[in-house]
Amino acid sequence: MNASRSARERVRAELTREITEIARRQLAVEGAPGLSLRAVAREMGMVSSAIYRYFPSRDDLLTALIIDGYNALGEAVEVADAAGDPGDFTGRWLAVCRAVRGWALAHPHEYALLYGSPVPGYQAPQDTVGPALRDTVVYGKIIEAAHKAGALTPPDGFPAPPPVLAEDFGRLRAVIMPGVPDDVVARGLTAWTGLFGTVSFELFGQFNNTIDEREALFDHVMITLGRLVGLR
Amino acid sequence: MNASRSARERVRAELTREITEIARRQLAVEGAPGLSLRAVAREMGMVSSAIYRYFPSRDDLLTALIIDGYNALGEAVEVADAAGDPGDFTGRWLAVCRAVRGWALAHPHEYALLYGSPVPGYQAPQDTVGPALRDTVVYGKIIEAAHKAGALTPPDGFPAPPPVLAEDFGRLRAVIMPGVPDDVVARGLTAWTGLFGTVSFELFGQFNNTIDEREALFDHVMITLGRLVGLR
DNA sequence: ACTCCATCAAGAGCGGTGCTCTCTTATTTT
DNA sequence: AAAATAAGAGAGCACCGCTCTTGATGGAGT
Repeated sequence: MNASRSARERVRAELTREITEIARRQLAVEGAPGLSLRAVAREMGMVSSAIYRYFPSRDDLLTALIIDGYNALGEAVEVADAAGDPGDFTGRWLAVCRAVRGWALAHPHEYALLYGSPVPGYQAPQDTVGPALRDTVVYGKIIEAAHKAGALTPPDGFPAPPPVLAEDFGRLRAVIMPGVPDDVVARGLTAWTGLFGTVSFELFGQFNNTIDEREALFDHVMITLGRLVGLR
Repeated sequence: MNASRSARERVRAELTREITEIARRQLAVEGAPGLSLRAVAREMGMVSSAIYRYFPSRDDLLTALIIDGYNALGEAVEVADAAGDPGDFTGRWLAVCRAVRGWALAHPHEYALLYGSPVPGYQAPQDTVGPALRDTVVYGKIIEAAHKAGALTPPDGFPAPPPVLAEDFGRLRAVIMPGVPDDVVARGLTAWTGLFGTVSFELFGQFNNTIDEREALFDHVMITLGRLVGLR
């Protein structure tokens, strides 16, 4: 009965997988606003109402794609980080940055879904939280390892974060980079937001008519931000 | 004939203004995806097809809102910059940052329209370029003035930008901050993208479940980025 | 003063969307 | 074998952007 039960469930799982796959392909081509349940159904040879047996609403399908996206980006970052010398923290930081940018350029609509404007009515369910942190965890490990190795030599003359942030930083530290002092957490956060700010600027068109040498600029900005954290 | 011609044109201009105003209000409530020509027409007591006499397509209406948005943000930044002591460059930088964040928090959907995911099929027409740079011009003037006043003391130990960026920086310098060396342009760009990266992270939900003290974090990151440029 | 014509509102309509409801068929459970 | 559950099909609702045609209206040139 376990086998028979899983027989039907296997079909269901397979169809669910197929729906998300088609949806992901449509997302890549048309972007999130152009993703249509009816088009997915058409491509599957189903009638549109049948899709609702698998995803109660378009938002639920989007959620699946968002989770997939976070995992894909996270994996790309993990792979890039694992490829280099574990002791070369600056190299690892740069590799992570380039992995984020590379993945974003290769999957612009998915990146926009993850880090662009939120869909107005949409509330991200709890299942997205874990995958959403996957890349950040990699980053945190690098900073943590560099700090523990005494490899961080942050520049002088920068102010310490205000005490009111201690609680937020404590929570962040616990999840991402245990044992790292507030000062480093603050600089790390600055660099991390700078990374995504730069990628978003490029991808969302803010560099149009302005910056041509985008890879060179990106690398330079990332090196600068890494230096700010103490990587050299 | 000039008067009579403008009589009709005045009605047209007034209706156009009214359409954009209603559209802007709907945008503020529903967000860009929820902006509907038919809803605007309904609210105006017109039939939907009549709107097309004024805006050939939904994208053209969006363009008008985008231009309005850039101008509104630009003006907010200009006002904030003009309010303080012109010689207090650090204060002006902080004021500009806070103006951007404040405007974004007050007009989240408009900010998302300007700095969030681009609408897939949409190509920004040339008329948006000028307004889009309005805030950046204010920022450039601050950096330029600070540099000319010898008030920039950037921290040591940061790498110089690669020569390949000289052309991009030259173009940027000409428009935004004449007379400022490449090194400062590079750091300035880093800070500028960091500003919007931080605002976008907050507004687009990346700080959810993570950062509570958002204003304090924002100020600290902006001070850090300003320090990177040489403001202290 | 009177045509003439450009402008504009209105209406119908096309093909698309998300989503719901009902009906029938197929499969699993009892 | 019967009952219960799940899934697909189809029709339909209310919306969307956009197009086309039709009729009214008001300014322009004679």
